[in-house]
Amino acid sequence: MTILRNPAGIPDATVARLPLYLRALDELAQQGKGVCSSEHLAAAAGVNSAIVRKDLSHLGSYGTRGVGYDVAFLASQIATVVGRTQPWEVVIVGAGHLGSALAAYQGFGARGVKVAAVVDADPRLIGTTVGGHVVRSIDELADVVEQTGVSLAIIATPPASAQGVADALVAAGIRSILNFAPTALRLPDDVDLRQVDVAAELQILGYHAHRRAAASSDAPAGEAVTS
Amino acid sequence: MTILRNPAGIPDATVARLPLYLRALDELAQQGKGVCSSEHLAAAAGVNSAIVRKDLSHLGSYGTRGVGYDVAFLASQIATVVGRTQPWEVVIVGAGHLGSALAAYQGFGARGVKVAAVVDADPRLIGTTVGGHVVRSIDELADVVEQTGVSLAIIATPPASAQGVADALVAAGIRSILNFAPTALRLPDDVDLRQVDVAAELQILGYHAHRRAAASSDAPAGEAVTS
DNA sequence: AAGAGCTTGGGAACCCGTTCACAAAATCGC
DNA sequence: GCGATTTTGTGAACGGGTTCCCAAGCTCTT
Repeated sequence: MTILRNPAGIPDATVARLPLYLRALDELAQQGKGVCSSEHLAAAAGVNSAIVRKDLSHLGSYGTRGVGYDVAFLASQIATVVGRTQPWEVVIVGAGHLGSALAAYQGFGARGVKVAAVVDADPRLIGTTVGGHVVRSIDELADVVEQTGVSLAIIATPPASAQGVADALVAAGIRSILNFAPTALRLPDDVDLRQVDVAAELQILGYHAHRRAAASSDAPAGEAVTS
Repeated sequence: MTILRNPAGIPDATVARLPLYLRALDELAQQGKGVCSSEHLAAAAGVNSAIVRKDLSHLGSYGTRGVGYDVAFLASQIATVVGRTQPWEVVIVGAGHLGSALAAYQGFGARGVKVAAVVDADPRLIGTTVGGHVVRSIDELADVVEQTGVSLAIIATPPASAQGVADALVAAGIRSILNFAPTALRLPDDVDLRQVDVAAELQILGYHAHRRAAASSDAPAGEAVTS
């Protein structure tokens, strides 16, 4: 009984939450829960229940009114939709602090991600082992991609090298890139790029902290002009 | 000449892009550019120019028609708005692979972030040095916060410990948390939380890769039913 | 078997953010 | 000076996402 209705047309915002549901469902399954309500799943995923129901309705009608969702079945359905039926192989470019940390990260396995290779440009790092992977030269990128069949790449290099790395990845056939380097990459339209910028995240938090502080000390007015 | 009009009411989406503009402006300044158009800034930040103008208009009128924006002045204005006039001090909780990588990250300084302390629960890690910081016990968290005056925290622990750490941070007075642990944290409403989930990012990329693959091999139709 | 109590699915309203398009304002060339 | 050119700032249209709300449908109790 596997029904996939309209596998296209899932809104981006929903797609971005599917991994959260998947993680939450795994958690609930481990707790021995066989079924769960949208309310329950929402709490576990950290969103509200209306959005859970709306999101899941985009995949099809997998719930039972008055009861909830079958945890194992729903998990397998979402896994099918996101293509997590077999692990996604990923190549990490950059074996510095961050690249090493990612290569050694134990949490990937359970989430359907498998680090297939680590490459770097620094001759001093090539041949060393990080997280159980021997670092290979970035010049072998095309070979590595072909041999391992990876389809996802993580860029964990200094910003100055990121564009060059991205170009090499695209040339090697990679179409999906997760970029940790704080740089705007220029890529062909058919390449899917996601960006993680830790310093930017902290600045966003800083803005709100700043506003909180200003609001509590100053008068909570709206206009401040200094000339 | 410092004009801050309506420092409140900046849309969240705009706030999230201000750090990108700041980084882009720093880059342009280093290239010796004194002024830049919205088009130029947009390219450097990786967004489109209409949104740059709209965003900047929320801060006030800092551009000159027919000319563009003064790079240094605009940078200082944005820095003031996000509260980056002095570095944000941050405490990193968790001295594992990821925590160490963040502690050693060289890119924070230029972005107005300063790692003030690193703490961990593991006795074997306490006293060791990561990224120039001696790891202190998580039990000293309240002291550390008081002594250093940090206002931002990064959680880089296993998911199982994250909620406990978050509670301790809140108890110590922290109101802004960046969480790398893949868990939904339950926090008071006045605490600002941002989440980074690398595995989830990869799964999102995986979904699109999956769809691409299906679209190019299968007939590019919309309905697939298996019973 | 029928009523009470849950919980899903989804229509509809609402809100926020992006894009479009253009008037206003500045510079440049002549 | 003055027209041509550039570029900002912003109103208006558009689109997508979230929230509200409730009928439909399931289970459980009596």
